[in-house]
Amino acid sequence: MKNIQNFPSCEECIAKDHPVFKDLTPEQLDNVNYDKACNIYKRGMVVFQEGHRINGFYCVFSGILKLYKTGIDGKEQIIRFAKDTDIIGYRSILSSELACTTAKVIEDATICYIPGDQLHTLVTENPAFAMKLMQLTCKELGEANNYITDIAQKTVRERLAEILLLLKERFDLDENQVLQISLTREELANIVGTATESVIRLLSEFKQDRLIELQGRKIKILNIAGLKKIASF
Amino acid sequence: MKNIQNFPSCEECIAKDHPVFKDLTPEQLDNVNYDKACNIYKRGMVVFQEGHRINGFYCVFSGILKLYKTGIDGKEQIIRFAKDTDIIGYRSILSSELACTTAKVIEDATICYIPGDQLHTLVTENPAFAMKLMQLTCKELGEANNYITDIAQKTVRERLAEILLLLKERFDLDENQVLQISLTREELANIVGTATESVIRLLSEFKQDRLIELQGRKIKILNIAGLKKIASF
DNA sequence: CGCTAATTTGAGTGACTTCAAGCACAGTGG
DNA sequence: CCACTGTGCTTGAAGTCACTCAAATTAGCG
Repeated sequence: MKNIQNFPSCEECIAKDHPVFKDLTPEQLDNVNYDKACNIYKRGMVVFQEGHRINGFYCVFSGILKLYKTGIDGKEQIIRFAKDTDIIGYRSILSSELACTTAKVIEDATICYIPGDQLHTLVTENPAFAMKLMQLTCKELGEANNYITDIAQKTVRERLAEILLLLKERFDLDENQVLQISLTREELANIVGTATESVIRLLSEFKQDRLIELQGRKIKILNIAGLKKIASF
Repeated sequence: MKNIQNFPSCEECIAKDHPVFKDLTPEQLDNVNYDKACNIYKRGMVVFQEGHRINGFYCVFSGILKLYKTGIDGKEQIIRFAKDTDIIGYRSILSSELACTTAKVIEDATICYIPGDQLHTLVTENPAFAMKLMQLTCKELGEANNYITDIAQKTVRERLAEILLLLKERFDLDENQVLQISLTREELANIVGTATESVIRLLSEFKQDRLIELQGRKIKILNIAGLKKIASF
């Protein structure tokens, strides 16, 4: 075993019904487990950077990352988030391109690195795995296409309401209906594709309309139906 | 042979260095060739519709289609185009979801339909094919992510210039520098994500600035560097 | 050390500007 | 003749700028 520290074993991820790895044979899983290198990343750390070469992919064990592209004059556009059992960076290895996004930690994370040739081997040797991976890519592609349509046709107000609902789906609410992901106003703006000030103004409108409650970065969702209506979802 | 008419054989597509089919064994290709059903589609015809179930995928032999999603109040958002050797609809079979876009012909097309189980068989039996298909999906995903960033951050003017350049890459220019795809102003607007009037105004601005020339739907590209500058490409 | 002081960072507000959408209408050409 | 193109005008949504305030970090110093 390479990782002598108490780093996670792949079995722990499988136990969570891992979307792509659960189809591996015990032997294949062993190989991955042996080859992988785990690391702890603190908030703000960059796992990989847009435009750089990456030779493997990453499997998130815990924590949350944002994946973003840097547009003109350095403005971030957040493409998606990754949390436990998500894999990131696999796109670049498959198409042997440079990373097209930057992955930055927004909640302290434990992440395993798996060399790229493992991925190639698995795709060739395990059709079920290949299928799952392909389905994952297709799902992401479908979501991306949806978002293109939204961003092109909906107003900032509609999009912000929609993003709040999507974040709720992906990160859930706690027992007090508080969104279980903490983002700055600027980060919210970088998802929605707008200015920070606009997000601030719209959030307080939503608050006034009793759709949400705000205390710092905690967002409490009060009226899901109301948000859905605004998002025309 | 099922198709008694003079419909294209798969070999003709292979001859064009088909992006995913070229990795098939002769036997596999034979199977596809036998199972496929070809059809001629006229401009305006719909190959498949958003929200409908499709049980196979389509391989474009000739012609051009637009793939679009229908947003709120029926406004089209064109996601991509398909031309010869492109395959469409494969996403829905892989993830066994309903079609998430509508495919409509904009230039008379010959299109082959291949049943979905063929795709499953090929992915499982031919790792090289699986790999190619995955790379194709990844490429599309990368482009989608780029477009999200653009549409979220760039002005309509910048995006229109960029789209003209992208169309030039994809459909080439003829000997007179005329773009080899003919779109209505509305269709252009539905790619860029703006109003038809805005496209009209901006196109005539571009014309005034000697970047392009217009004669009906024919767009002649005069100054590529200039367009690149506007698109901040 | 511990306790301010100083600096940074993020949230929030108001005034102003501008881009682009929407509407109405006039050509025009296949 | 109808769908498409083109133009002028108006309005509104959202971006930008300039600033305040609060909280959180870091530095400074007795």
